[in-house]
Amino acid sequence: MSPRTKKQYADIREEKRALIMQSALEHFSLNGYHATTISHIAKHAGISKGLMYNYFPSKEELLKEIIRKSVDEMYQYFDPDHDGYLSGDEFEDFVLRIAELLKRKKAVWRLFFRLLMQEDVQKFFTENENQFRDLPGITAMLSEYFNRKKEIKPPGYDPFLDMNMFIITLKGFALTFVFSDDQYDFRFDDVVKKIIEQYK
Amino acid sequence: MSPRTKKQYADIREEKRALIMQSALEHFSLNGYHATTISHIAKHAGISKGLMYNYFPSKEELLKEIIRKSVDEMYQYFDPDHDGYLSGDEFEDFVLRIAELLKRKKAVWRLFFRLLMQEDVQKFFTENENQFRDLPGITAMLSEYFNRKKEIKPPGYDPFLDMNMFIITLKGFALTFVFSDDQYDFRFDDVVKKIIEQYK
Amino acid sequence: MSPRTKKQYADIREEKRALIMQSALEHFSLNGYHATTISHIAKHAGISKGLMYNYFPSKEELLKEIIRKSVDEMYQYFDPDHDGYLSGDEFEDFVLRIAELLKRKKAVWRLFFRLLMQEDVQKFFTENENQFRDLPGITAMLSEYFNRKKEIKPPGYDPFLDMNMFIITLKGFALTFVFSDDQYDFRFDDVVKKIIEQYK
Amino acid sequence: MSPRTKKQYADIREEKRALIMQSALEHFSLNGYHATTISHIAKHAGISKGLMYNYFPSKEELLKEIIRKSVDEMYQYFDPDHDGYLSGDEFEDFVLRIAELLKRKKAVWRLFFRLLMQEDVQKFFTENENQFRDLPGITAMLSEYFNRKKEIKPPGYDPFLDMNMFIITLKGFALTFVFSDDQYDFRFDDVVKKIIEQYK
DNA sequence: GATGAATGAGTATTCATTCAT
DNA sequence: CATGAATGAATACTCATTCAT
Repeated sequence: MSPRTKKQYADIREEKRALIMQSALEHFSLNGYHATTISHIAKHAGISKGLMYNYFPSKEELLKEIIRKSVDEMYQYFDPDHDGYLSGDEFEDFVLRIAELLKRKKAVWRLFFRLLMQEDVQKFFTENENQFRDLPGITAMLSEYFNRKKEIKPPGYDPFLDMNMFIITLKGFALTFVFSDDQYDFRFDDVVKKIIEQYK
Repeated sequence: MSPRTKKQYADIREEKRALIMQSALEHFSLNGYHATTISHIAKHAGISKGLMYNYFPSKEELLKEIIRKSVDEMYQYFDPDHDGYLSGDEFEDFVLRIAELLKRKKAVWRLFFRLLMQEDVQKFFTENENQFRDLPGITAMLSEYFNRKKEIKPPGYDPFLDMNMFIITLKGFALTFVFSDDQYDFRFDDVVKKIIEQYK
Repeated sequence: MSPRTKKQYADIREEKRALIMQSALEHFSLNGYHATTISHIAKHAGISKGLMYNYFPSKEELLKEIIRKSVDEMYQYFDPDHDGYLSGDEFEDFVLRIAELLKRKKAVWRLFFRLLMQEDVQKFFTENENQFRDLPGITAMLSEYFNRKKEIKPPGYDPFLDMNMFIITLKGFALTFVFSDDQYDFRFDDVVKKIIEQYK
Repeated sequence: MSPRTKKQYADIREEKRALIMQSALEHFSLNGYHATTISHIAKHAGISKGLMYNYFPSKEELLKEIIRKSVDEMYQYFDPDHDGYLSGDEFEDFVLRIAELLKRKKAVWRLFFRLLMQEDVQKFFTENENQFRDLPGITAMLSEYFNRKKEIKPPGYDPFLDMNMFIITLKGFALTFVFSDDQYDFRFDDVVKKIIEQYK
């Protein structure tokens, strides 16, 4: 009965924000951004439409928030110790971690692929580069890793080409898995093992 | 004074149909199905909204027609002699042909990638599986090719896994190239050569 | 091969006019004025939309023409010898003729009832009284008939009231029959006999 | 400051629903279902088009609701004590009640006649026969009444025919009165007396 | 903070009518 | 005379957003 403290209010707000974003993410992922209505999100989150606008200024901003948060989360996986260095064992771990992530957040990644492919979103990314931490760090890390392999590979080994092949394969793997039917036997783990074996 | 002949009318219809479909393809691919309005398509095609409906009964049917046509066109490239058989040399040719196609029609493929990733389009595909010829012919052809390789590979060779890896790599290659910046040096030909070398 | 004479052209025109009106009447009666499209009428009449407008300046005018023609035809039945006089035997004939007409042109009458009830149409009739010959002649004829009956009826007979009852009954009969289901056994002839018996 | 209570919201909804239905009834009846636009209804009701759809899912469903409500209301008058039985005195009362109703709500009945004659509405009735309680209760009541008269009538009396004549006459009476000019001396009460006298 | 009624700009679709051929 | 492609105004319906309470 006593009035809530500032902190309690802030916690409640944060909780509700997360609830709305969770609800929205599910709808966006399942039915797409356009086909999802604010009404659906609100009803699913158990709040009124009006309240939604108390937390997010617009549907578009809600989407951006979700992207921001998801991107941030993903970054945790790519280079968890933030030292920008990939040892041989860490490489295997790197691939396994991505595979794990794909599996656990398939719907989110699917949404991501879709969003990232839309021209508007691509423009948005180039225009707001600073808003979303980007991947040059990752590229540098990989580049360095493949260059180091030169020492243990036969002459004529082309590190840049090998890295490109690796990235291409990883992308193709992600794309294929993320849009694959759940029924279809993808032999996920075998493919992952093969990729590691090929590019370690 | 006299009315147009049947052929003249047919020609007009065919031409305009193609015009509308081209305009629609670009918009759908760029902005997605939902975000594209009939008005935009019509204006871009230089016709009235009403006329659109003289040629296509609905926005949805227009989309289906585009998919049908595009899928048909692609089929021409995958197995041009329609014998469903891929010899060793033909495999190399198969990859080269796809690479060549990607290069020559980069913009179209980019559009098509975008289109195929749209949730609405994917729903169409799952819901109307039978309406659009699926790719089993291609899959069967590749499957047979990789199975044949078993004879010349060491024991333990896994044809199905190898085929999956090939398809994944090809998809990743296409995706990466199609959305790559034109300035960026992709070393296209080296990658193609590498893929052939790896899966021949 | 010789050029058609003026008369031949006129005949062709007249024939085509009738064909269009027939086609339109069927559609209007079956599906209503609004739900009927010019395209349907034209296709059903085996001509092009454009040609329709060569014969009738608008859809509305086409409707009016149909009404005009139908009204004219009906008048032929009400007072065929145009002498404005109704003898006792002629009264029976009058009712029978109307009954016959209802039966033969049920759909047309139904259309009529519908049209006549719409406020716009009612306005149209009041505004264009002169365009459509109206019914005062009929009313006068009936009025005179019922007045004559006074001589053979007991004192206290109210000719005006009797006429009103007759008209009311006839209207109710027409209304009921015209909107009756074809399956429903209406005992049409018995009712007609009863009406004649009651008001002769 | 605080949001409206559930009851307040419910009251608003009920009131506005009634307002929209009233507005729609007038327009549908006057101009027909097709010719009436949602815009007209909304403007006449003093609300926005969008709000209409907050209360009724479609134009068609709005029409159905109106029919349902109107039919229900009429039922109150036909057999107010709901015992389904019509004694001789009650028959007179039955006719008088209908006459009274016609007089008091002439405009509403006119609207309703127009509405019921619309093809679309009739289609609804045939297609949704079960959705709208039909009048069998009334018909059965009358049927029973006229059958009972057989005992006090001369041999050869045809109760079914007599009932038909009664219904026809009543319909014709209602139709004529409802669309009659207010200036015209209809001798309403004399006609009612005559009908009672004739079918009692 | 919370509600949901209310708005209005937008969207697919229809169809009478025009017009070049 | 005849055709049907083309137009554009109208119409039902949707939905993000606002706002009184």
